[in-house]
Amino acid sequence: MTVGMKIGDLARATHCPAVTVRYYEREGLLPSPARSSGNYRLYGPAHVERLRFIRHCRTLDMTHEEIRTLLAFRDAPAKKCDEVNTLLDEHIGHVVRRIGELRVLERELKELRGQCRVVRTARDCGIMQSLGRDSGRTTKASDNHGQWHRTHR
Amino acid sequence: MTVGMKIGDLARATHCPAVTVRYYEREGLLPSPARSSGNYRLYGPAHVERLRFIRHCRTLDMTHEEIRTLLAFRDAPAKKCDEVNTLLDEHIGHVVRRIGELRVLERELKELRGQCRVVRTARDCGIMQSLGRDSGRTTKASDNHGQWHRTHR
DNA sequence: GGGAACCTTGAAGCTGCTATAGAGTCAAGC
DNA sequence: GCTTGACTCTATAGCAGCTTCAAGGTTCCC
Repeated sequence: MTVGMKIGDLARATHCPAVTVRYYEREGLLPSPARSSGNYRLYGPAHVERLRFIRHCRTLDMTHEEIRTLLAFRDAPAKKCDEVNTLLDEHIGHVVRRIGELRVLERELKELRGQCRVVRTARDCGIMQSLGRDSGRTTKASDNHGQWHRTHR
Repeated sequence: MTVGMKIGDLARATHCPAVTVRYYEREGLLPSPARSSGNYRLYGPAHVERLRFIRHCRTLDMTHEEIRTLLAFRDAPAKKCDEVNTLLDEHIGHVVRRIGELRVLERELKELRGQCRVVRTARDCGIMQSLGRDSGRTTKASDNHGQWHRTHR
């Protein structure tokens, strides 16, 4: 029976780690499923489809908030979809803006890189010297209303 | 005396919020300064320059880890600077790669947007229907070795 | 009945801050 | 000398979207 799907089965079916499935449940993106006698989560095909929807949105880099909005439309299929269109337009706007910022950053970094063409001592390195000067900018590259954020590594 | 600079003075001199200065100290980017009789942090010109260096790196979106590496070179001016050059090249590589990923994302989002040109019900919305289908992709747009990560809003 | 492969919960860690709470310091004005 | 206000201090939690860890319980096969 498909109703007997355990979390690992769901994970395999959706390419979504089981821990992440539990996380989505805590976040309210996925409903709490039935439990087996041994307290295991039991999923059916509806869960698979909903999770696929969520993951598809995530590959498009949507936030949980945006996904929640879209799921609300999925749950109310009779509603007019104009808010869906708007959400997507705004999301595209974010992406386009971020690309522009990163291009500026790329140009600045390449200019900085040009300050040191051969290996010298750190003291004489044009890069180190430039970094020691005030950049003049107040805003950061990542300062786009907290929209994108660099992390680890 | 410049040695009597308090944290607010340093903040104004570097356009870096005082809370962030304390945070950098905890992170080991800035050394712990002397303290006044009332336990206030007291900074000198060396701190101003080091903090400016750090902030310049941050406007270029470097991680604390990368900045730590560069600071080590600042503290050892006789060392060969090739690692500095390498670090910068890799950082530029990250930025270029992220731009490429975001362009792919932009194209996908625009194609998705094209699935619904007029307002309909959520059920008949081409966007909602497409999102319900498996994207086929396993990797996420942001899956570039954990290098960049979207956040809030 | 013993071990492997699975599942459970809860809490902490990642990144680079930002915010909040509750308390102490210090100079100026009355 | 006492209040007011601007500043500072420490400690803790929150942000997004997970991932990882710890310490167990369940199922199934041999």
